[in-house]
Amino acid sequence: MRIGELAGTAGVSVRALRYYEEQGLLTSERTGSGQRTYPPVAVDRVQLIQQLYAAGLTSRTILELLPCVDKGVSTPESRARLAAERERIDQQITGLLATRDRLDAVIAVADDPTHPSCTRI
Amino acid sequence: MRIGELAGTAGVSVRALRYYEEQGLLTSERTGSGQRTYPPVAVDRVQLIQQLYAAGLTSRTILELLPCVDKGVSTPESRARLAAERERIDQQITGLLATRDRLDAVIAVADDPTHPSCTRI
DNA sequence: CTAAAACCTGACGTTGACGTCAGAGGCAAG
DNA sequence: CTTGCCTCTGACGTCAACGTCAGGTTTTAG
Repeated sequence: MRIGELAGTAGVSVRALRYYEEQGLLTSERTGSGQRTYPPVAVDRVQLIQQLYAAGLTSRTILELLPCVDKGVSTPESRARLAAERERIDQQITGLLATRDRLDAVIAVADDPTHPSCTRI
Repeated sequence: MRIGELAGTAGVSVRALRYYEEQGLLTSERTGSGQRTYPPVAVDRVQLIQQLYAAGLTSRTILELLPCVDKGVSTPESRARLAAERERIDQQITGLLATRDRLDAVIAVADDPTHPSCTRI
């Protein structure tokens, strides 16, 4: 498949795909005229990249960890990095749970004008 | 307290505090010479702001929602915004849980050389 | 064959939450 | 008094993940 189809299927922009390649996260074959060609499995790869971005990892970190994900290849450094990122995500989840609870409390008050805590201050 | 002490106590930079004030998220009294002064409760306010930033809210959104948190004041718009942000955070948590599980699987392979899917060097 | 649509490289623009620097004034200690 | 840290305003710098535009080539539909 070509870049436009991959972009549409994976739900990202064409620009993003070229950026991923520039960062070394995604590879492509080229046709004789220079156009990029991808195998169907590239869709999964792109979605993995998106998932890692969404978790707050940077391009460089993803680049470091992709060999582990791809082939189970690991060095002491990459294992440490994996553990560190896992820990970071865990703390992020914990923080978000707390924030969600806090928002829930605010919503409860906002939706119920008769709520007792409306008389604070 | 002055800005340096607040920054130290709340764990943020002096620059950040001035930025929060610039965005309307934080208020301060001024001494005759123009220096900012904060009440002790400002520490909590700053930490709340940090928590909302960490949850991915923008300054503008936080500005919109602070009246709800502060005084339970709410409009139909702010209630919708609260619900939308809560939903966004919820989806973010869901995504992070999936990512964490995925990382855990990768870590399990990386940490166990005898794992079948592991063909390391 | 031709025109639209998709693709290419290269390069500058965007956004948000600050960092950092410059230049000037304020404040407690010795 | 003056030394040294804190604070002020204003303004430019940063960084990451793209967006967007220019100018040109390639592929596809009719």
